[in-house]
Amino acid sequence: MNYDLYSYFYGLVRQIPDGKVTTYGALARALGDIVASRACGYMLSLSRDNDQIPDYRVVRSDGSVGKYSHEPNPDERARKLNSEGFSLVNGKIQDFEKHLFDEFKTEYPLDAMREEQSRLSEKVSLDDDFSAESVAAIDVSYDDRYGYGVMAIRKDSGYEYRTVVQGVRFPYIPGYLAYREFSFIQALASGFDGLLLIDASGYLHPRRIGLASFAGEVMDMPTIGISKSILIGRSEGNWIYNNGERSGYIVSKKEIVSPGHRISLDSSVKFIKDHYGDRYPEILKDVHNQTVKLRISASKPLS
DNA sequence: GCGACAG
DNA sequence: ATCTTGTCGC
Repeated sequence: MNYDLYSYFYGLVRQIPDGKVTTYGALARALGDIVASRACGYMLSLSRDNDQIPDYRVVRSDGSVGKYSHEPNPDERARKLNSEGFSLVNGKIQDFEKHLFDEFKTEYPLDAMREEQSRLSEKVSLDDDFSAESVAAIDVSYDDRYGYGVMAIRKDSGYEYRTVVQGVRFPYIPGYLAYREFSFIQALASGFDGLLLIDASGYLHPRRIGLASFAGEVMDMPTIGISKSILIGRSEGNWIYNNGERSGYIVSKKEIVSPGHRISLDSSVKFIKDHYGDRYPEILKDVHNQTVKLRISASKPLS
């Protein structure tokens, strides 16, 4: 549940032999899902100063070298590729398919995570089993290395806060947010007795187990997912359908509701509308502001 | 060529 | 999420 995908990914990059190149997409497939290609670019951008990792041997699927905003010498990768025998024309490697390495030794870790999601999704319940007496919300903000999580618990006068700071070893990958963020939710909300609002999808997910449902199921806690955009599905009016199933509701352009666990879609929408109308829930806005404050005040040095 | 793509 | 990483499909 705290899988170090960064280390696994750098291990894959180290497998690329001298004189070969690979693509972000090939690395993503070796992790188990092409959807991770952009996360591969992100993880590689964080490893620029590590001589053990031949980052220059990774190029885009069209042969272009790509760019990293924090790269000290933008042409360094092209130079290293030239010295390993590749020629570049207009910033693209020529005939790189002939020297493409994609035979990674890998256990496809994302495959196992999808399997776990599918297994857990069977146990997610959309039957109402919640009380709205106590309500809390959680959000996490990030820098490159750490996540800063805050839980706001609604009290008679304002909010009570809990905070946690953790190192992050799993990037954002669409469909796999739970593997990045659940440990924060668990650290903050374990033992909480009430309804938890989470800034993410719930049932509205490729495997019907977005972070809100994942967390609710694992902690046996009623949850609602509230996201700012639609991960999957198509809208018909305010409803969102996924796999022919009504799975989410559009409160506004930047507020999408889907049930997490121990609550139905209709009850999720009713709870949100009864308590917050069509405005983005104040408690989520507040907890988000708190995570930004925490990050700026507690921001850890890179060491 | 341009938009998708939870955070 | 932050200010930045790629691929696929229309």
